[in-house]
Amino acid sequence: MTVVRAPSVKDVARRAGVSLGTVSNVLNRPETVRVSTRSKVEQAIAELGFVRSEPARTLRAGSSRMIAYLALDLANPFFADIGRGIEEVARENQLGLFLCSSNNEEAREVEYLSLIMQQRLHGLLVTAIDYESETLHKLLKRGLPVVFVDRTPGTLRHRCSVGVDDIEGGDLAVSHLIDNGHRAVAFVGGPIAIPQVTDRLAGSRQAIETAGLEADVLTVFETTALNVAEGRRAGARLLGQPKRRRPTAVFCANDLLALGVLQEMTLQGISVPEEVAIVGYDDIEFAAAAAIPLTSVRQPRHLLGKAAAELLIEEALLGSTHEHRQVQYTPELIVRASSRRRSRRVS
Amino acid sequence: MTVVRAPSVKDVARRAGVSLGTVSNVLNRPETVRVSTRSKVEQAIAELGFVRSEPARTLRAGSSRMIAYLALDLANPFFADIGRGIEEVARENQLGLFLCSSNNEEAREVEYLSLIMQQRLHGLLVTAIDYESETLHKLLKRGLPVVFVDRTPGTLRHRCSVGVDDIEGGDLAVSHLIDNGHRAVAFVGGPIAIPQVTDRLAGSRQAIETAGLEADVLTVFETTALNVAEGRRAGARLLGQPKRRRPTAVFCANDLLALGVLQEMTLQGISVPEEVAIVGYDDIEFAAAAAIPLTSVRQPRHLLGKAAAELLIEEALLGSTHEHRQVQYTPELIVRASSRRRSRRVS
DNA sequence: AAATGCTCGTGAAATGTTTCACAAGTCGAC
DNA sequence: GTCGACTTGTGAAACATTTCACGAGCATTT
Repeated sequence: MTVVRAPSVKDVARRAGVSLGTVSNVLNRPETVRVSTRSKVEQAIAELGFVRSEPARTLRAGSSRMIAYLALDLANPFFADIGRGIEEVARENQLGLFLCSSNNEEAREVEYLSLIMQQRLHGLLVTAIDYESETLHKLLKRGLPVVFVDRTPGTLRHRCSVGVDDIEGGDLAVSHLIDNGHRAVAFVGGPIAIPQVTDRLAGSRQAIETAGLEADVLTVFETTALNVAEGRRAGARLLGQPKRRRPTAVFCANDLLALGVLQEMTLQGISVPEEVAIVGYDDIEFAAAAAIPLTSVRQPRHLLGKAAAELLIEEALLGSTHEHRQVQYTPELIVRASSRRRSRRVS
Repeated sequence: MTVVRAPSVKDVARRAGVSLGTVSNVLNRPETVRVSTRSKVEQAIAELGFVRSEPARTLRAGSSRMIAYLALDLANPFFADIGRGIEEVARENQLGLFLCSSNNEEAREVEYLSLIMQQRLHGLLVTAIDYESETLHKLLKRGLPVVFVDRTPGTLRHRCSVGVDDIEGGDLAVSHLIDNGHRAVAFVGGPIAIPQVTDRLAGSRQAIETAGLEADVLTVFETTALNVAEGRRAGARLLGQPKRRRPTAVFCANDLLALGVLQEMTLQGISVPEEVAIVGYDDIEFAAAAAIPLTSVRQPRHLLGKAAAELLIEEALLGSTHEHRQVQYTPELIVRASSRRRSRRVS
């Protein structure tokens, strides 16, 4: 298996007995070249197995036909689903999609951003950790079309973004628990500094206030990350509480945490939802698939991805006439067994 | 925010008052240029915010510093984890990683392969659907370094690949069930044509034979895909069996199926593992996190990714002197609650 | 038969980088 | 003060593509 230099337009031109410009015309404006010439060229292309060099096209054009989605963690199905939505739209628009995962590490995020800059990509969709990084701002200054996904950074609030109303989501979850008679609710999530966590917590408090209850109905258990292991730890901490102060319901800032809590409860022989009700957030596929199906706040993930990609394409095409827009979706509560009603109450 | 043309080496050279070649030297062979000149250039680079154009470098070099991983479905944590392993090695070797998901669609796979060819990538890691596609063979003929991940195609058996011994995995799972006294075992998986499914089924049969049991101990329930929904359907079909013929244990070809089966059992009030024991495959994070933690055959996913990437890099660096290798790992059975022992038996 | 207008095709220029043969400058040795 | 050796910097060429002004050839009109 010898390495063959990839044939170029020049090779095709020579073989077809035409000029190099004509080959380019066949490729880009086939209607401007006579049928007989065109087929000669097409045959030469087929015979040589010619494939256009994307780097050369990009160099010439100044920017590539690729966009990137830089996510926090592609192993989290939430982001993977957003990625699918993006991919769909990118495909429809003949754009390649470059998926990157920063794995929640700032260093990796910066590395990817600088890779994206080097690649002269056409646009960027990003859920970032650090919205103030020099690299990100350099990209923006260069005029790269950017759409922020799921997190809207304070100082860049005017730029294009898509998100879900997390305050509303938190409100939905906790209102549901209150309606079901719970008067001691735990909020599990963190780090609190993450905007989503802040908002979901704010929504929870709003629900309690609206119901005319005291603020101390809600106890906050902060975690260091939003994954299953942290959920398990939070569950253990929760069970460590003196029985009379132990919450009868838990609202988790995402489903991974909720699954962790659920697992810890099952392990410790606490029955769900009888002794402790659980509500998650994101409604990932595994939430419904849990043996005790999880009540969760569903985000239109796929739609989120599609909307973000469409926004990006609009920005990339319209250029300077483009007006930045913030698209906000409303979450939906999916009630399942993990928070089944325990007592009635006139609402 | 105006769009600024990205500065080039030429701009840097002008600003620093040196020739263009010198800038290139600073970038690529800093030790060959006098310190005073070097710092002038470095200052100019910083002032202009110069970023190398990767397309131009690629054009010049003939191939890019990027490799691709084309997976079957990145939303499946199994592949996402492999991706992480690959990413780690790629990063260590200063290579960019281009993640693609064919979503189990042949058309998408072909599209991505042709995108990869156009991009003049440095190498390809792939878990493909169609190993006989023209596009794939064109890539191979061009001499592109390729490593097959998790599935080794028949006709390309001599090429580099990494995988896990799926026959052994199937054997492990079913031997465990037999040891636990089960004498009516269901195999859930499909399409049977998928090599992994074939192998895991073969392993199951091997276990039964080794135990000296009749082949009809095993009933096969073929599915059309390896996801949760199909698992649920298989679970329902299973429960539709006349009671005396109903299997007391289920071995699923992957964890998604197993979670689906588990969910259907819980829904129908069948207790796991008392009435039906379940064993999955892959040991994804959600297997352990299920409310009834799932027994599963663990594959060293992360390691698989790392090994594949290392193989690819070796192939890319050594070129023609490289000898193709097939790396095979051994799976491990992780026993959890879903298959807890029901009766004893001297083994 | 000259002029006009059209259809097709041409070839040079430009994109940003790297490499490489070579030139210019410096220094020491004879 | 000339030669060689070494250090440092130069600039042209090459990579594959696209674009664009232009020219050749031909048919139609005057």
